[in-house]
Amino acid sequence: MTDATKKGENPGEGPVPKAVVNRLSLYLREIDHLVRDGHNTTNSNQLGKLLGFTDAQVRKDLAYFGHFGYPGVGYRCDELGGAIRKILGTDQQWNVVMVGVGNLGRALLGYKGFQQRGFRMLAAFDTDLSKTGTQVEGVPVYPLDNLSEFAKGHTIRLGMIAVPATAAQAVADRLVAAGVEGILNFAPITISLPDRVVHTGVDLAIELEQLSFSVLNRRNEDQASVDS
Amino acid sequence: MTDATKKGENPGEGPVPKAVVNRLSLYLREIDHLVRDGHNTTNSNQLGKLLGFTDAQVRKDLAYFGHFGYPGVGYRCDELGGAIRKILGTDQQWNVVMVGVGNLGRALLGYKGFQQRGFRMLAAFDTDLSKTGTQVEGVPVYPLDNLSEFAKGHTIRLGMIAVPATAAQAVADRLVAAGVEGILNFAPITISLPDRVVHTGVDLAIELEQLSFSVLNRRNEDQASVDS
DNA sequence: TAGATTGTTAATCGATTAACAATC
DNA sequence: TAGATTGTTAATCGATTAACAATC
Repeated sequence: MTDATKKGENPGEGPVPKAVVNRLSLYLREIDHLVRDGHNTTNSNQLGKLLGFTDAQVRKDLAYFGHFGYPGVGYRCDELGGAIRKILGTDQQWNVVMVGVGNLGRALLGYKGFQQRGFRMLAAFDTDLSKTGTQVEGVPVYPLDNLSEFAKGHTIRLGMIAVPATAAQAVADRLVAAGVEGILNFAPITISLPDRVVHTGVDLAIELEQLSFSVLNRRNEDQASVDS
Repeated sequence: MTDATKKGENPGEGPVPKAVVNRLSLYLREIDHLVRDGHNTTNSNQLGKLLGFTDAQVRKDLAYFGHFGYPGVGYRCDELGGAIRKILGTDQQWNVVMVGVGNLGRALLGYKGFQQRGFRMLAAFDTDLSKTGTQVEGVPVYPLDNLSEFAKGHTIRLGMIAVPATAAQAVADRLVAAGVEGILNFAPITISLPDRVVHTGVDLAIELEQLSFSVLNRRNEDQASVDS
């Protein structure tokens, strides 16, 4: 670890824009690919090209968090990758619980990408008692009523919701009561939570909807494609 | 249909910002809930409150597409809902094909939300021939090599990718060759495609990663939560 | 009519890009 | 050293908000 990583936390003063943090994840993803392809260094121009951003934007984004590069050289992949992981918090393991073991819940429990990025699916919960007591993809499924008790015995900071829209708000409330600090909600409904708990909604149908709009209006908007 | 719906298409001249279109989907989702709860009308203040936006933003967003409201009254839910559906293109049915019938692919094939919003999962494709010839969630699974031929006999404008990252680019190329116009990519990799084809990436691990950052930096950023 | 809420303009705020001195 | 690329400043661009006349 060079002294680059210990320098300024957020030179730009105020809060970091959400869009910047999102791009950080994309940079990390590309860096991991570059490392796998045997690259030792990269630079703002290369990263930008890979993702469709300007080189200036890449440098500006990174500058929010410190000085990671070497003028005349670029960035060392392992170093920058490590720094970004630290910023995002994925240098540590996060325990995650899932509520809802239907179609989507099952799939998410088995999704390998979570483990690889530092997330550990610790347990799943469901109200359907025919599903509880079993394991799904190696993850134990418990009755939803056991959530609070389970939370006492484990450090679970993140939760995912994959229940029908009608049940989502109640489930969210229970997760909060259990001490979860962040929620990823796959139910197609806006949930409201205390300010101290962060949450993001992923509505798969909306993703398709946005795509259908883009297809219909493609000739107009030069830049219709965006990766998340 | 009143004359509101036939008025100006995009008074704001240039292309509609992506963020606006995304919020349009959220407005529609809330309107559908309001309708289900028996509301006949709504207004920019109510919609804004439900989603955490200002009333001005709601009106501005809608004004990109026409005059849908009634001064002193607000918006009629059925009318505005219909108008948004028309704008997004979900007043028509879209056929969708899925490539990849692993964990995630299976779950997406069974996801009820797609049907409800006007998307029809027509067929799935996989290279694993032990999976082909069967049906998953009522959707037939064919060998990937049959994709082009299948496309000739059907109108498929949208495709979803749920294969490992290493296979995603090749699959995307095949979808394009088959005439697909929009792609929703769940593989954690940036795919590159001709400009005429629109695509969006959904990286589930990145969603969690963003959440972990927000949890760690919660005290700073007042508004960490965003729904999509 | 009085009250409410729109659509729209102008003002503000924030994010992206271009340019370049500093640095390796 | 000469060449390359950073970090950062200033300029540009775009998006959000506030305010209000127009309208039902």
